[in-house]
Amino acid sequence: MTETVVDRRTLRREETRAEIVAAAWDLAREHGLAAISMRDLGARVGMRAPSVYTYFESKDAIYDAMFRQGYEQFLEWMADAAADARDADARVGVTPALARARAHAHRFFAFCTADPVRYQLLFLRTLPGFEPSAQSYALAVRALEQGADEYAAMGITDPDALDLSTALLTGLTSQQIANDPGGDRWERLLDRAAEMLLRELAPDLLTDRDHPTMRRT
Amino acid sequence: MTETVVDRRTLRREETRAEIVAAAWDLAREHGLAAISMRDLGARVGMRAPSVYTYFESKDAIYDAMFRQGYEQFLEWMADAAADARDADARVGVTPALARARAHAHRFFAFCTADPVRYQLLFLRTLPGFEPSAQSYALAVRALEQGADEYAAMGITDPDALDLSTALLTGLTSQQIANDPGGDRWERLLDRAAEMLLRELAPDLLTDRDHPTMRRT
DNA sequence: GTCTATAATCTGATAGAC
DNA sequence: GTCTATCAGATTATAGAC
Repeated sequence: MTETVVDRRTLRREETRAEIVAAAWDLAREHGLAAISMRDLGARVGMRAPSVYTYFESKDAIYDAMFRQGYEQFLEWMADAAADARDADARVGVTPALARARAHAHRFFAFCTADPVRYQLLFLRTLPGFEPSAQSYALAVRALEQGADEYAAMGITDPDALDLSTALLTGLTSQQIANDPGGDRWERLLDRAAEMLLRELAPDLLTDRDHPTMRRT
Repeated sequence: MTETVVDRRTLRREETRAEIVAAAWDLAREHGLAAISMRDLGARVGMRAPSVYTYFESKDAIYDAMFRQGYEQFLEWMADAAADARDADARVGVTPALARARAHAHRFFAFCTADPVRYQLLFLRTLPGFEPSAQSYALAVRALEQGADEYAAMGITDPDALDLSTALLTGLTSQQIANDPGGDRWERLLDRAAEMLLRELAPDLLTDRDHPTMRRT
């Protein structure tokens, strides 16, 4: 009986923690990532500032929870990219590898532009003084590994493939967010960028229609 | 006689303004762009906070002066890229266009990684609430036009050339600054990236050694 | 669990003496 | 031209009542 009570308490606590993190995202989107205050944050969830400290030991712990949640969302979101590629695969004149590369590019771009503040926290790392905990940072490493696996499954062995494509994709995203928010000036270039990348990394995947790039499905 | 006195005063004033802006850069590099305070800034130049307001009407005016100075430095720095290309041109197996594209990439990369805080202010625009004045923003526009002229001089007419290359170059730079500061993990990829870009935008410039790409020199 | 009260400190900006 | 003094807040975080 005592165990059940403890579990219910823990559950309730986790719910409130999640509520606080959600409110922190809202505030960050409204006023900027660095402009979150414990007062405002508390007010958003119907508390005063000191009560927030019952759930997070410091402001940095809240940023860390945001960082962690952001990468969890990223991992989940990118895992679905293969499905996109399957859908796009039916198009004429496009190899399975190109369809997959394009789908990947659009997936990544959509995730980033959907929430520029999240993009800033996860990929730009311009929040002064903040360093993610080892536990949260491990998620960022796993995201990178997931990208490497994706390339391996496509048959791309070039060791620079991941670094070159993250650079190009984050670059397109950054430019879109900073210089044409809400527009499509750089989004338009995604298909072309994906093709350029594939031509550089594995040109045979651009012509050979029977290459086993969908091994994972 | 009166005129001379006025000129000396104006000159002295401009010197102090420059001193304050230099101190602001120092503070930004040490504690982050958003963490500049008027008190600290004054202390750096041997003043109290209120005296700084004699030279700049607000904190935003100081950010604007930094933004402006950063783009002035950028314009000057990139104008010298043609000289780099001339030096690199002697290399075997490289067309003048490729030498030029590579030199441009390295120039841009060096400018950005030399001062990540400046890069953040000029290209990332993540300083919450800050908008450059029309006068300062005009410099940013001119920088972009200078890039467009560079491509035109190389004979590249593709209208997406500039957007695609700024995306790739800022991407490589961002990744280097955020994920491997002081290292060369993305710097190593610059030559390859420049070649990939040129192959996409004007493949003939990669093979035709007699193309008039050095028209400007 | 949440509160009030408060410590201790920081912030941008202004008034007015010298 | 620079200062002191100060306004009118803001900030993170803690102590202790309820």
